[in-house]
Amino acid sequence: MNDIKEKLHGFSVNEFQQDLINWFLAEKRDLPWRKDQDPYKVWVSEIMLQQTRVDTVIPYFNSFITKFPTIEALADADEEEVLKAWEGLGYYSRVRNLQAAVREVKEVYGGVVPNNPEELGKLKGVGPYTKGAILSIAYNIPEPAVDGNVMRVISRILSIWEDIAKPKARKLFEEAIYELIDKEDPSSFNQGLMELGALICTPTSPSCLLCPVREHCSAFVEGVQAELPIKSKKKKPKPLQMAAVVLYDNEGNLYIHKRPSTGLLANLWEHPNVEVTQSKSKTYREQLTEYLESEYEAKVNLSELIGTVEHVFSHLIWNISVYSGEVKNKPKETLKRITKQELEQHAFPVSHQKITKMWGEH
DNA sequence: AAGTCGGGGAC
DNA sequence: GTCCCAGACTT
Repeated sequence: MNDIKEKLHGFSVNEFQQDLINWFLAEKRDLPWRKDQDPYKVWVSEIMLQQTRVDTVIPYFNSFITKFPTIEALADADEEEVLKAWEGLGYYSRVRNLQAAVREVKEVYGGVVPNNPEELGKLKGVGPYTKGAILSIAYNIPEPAVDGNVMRVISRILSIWEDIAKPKARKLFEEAIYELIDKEDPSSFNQGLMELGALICTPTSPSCLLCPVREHCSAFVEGVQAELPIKSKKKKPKPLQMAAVVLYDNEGNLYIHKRPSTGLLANLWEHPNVEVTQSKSKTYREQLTEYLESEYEAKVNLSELIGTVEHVFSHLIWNISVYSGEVKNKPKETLKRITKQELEQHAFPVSHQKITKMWGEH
């Protein structure tokens, strides 16, 4: 039985708001995106924080804002430079969508981030959570910002046993937040819920004895805080066998490839590589040689195996056999010739940074 | 509703 | 090894 208003009978909304907000104002972490309420900086931080921990984001946020301090600066930047600033953060479509949205704000909204749900929610990469976060934190508008923290905290506070992994669960929690949110300080309320989830109401072994709202917490009263939230497991990533080569010529140049503009690691650079299959008559090394010839018209003598790289994604695992090789001719233009120094101007996925490092050390 | 899309830290 | 993180988009 998950009728929110039913659960709120006897629940002191005002006291809950004050206990949460007072705790947040006293204990909140000093984070770089909390220095002001600039909607652009709030926006950038919220995109970076999607599925990414605070400690990981901090250095990226600081350097990103230094490089692109304003909407104008980000709108006018080259995508290559923007991707480089995101290198290693993952989910790279986040920053490509962010730049597209920032360009729209510059052109359509005169450089002012919209302060209403309708226009804000239409921007690329701004979903239900980010929309609510920007409205509440930058503009102090009482809209829910339901992320993983909020679903965990509220599931315990109100004893909600819905599976939070299901898409429809978020709407239930938004409904709850509309009832609970402080209209005077929605910014501190929303951030307080997330801060509580990050510092106190953690996934495993929550620190209930330190919790500022434990007397409002249904799960604590019932002693089931460790059972909540309910979250179904996702399936395991699928392994994929790859072969890659660090390709060079006799003048010290390297040859790299730009990935397609859609899909996995879109628009990032990589060492030439191909998926290979086992138990055929051909070795990985032979399959890679034939691929380089057919795809890039590159005549290459590959080295023996330098080593292997394993890289785990959310939904797949790359097992990469790494080779090096000297090109004997001029390959197709789809391979870009660069010097070793120019490597650092290109954004590579971490898996291919591992390959570069392995080659440098072998 | 389920799959795609990164990477790293905590346990 | 496992889980999960200040989620959004596509199909």
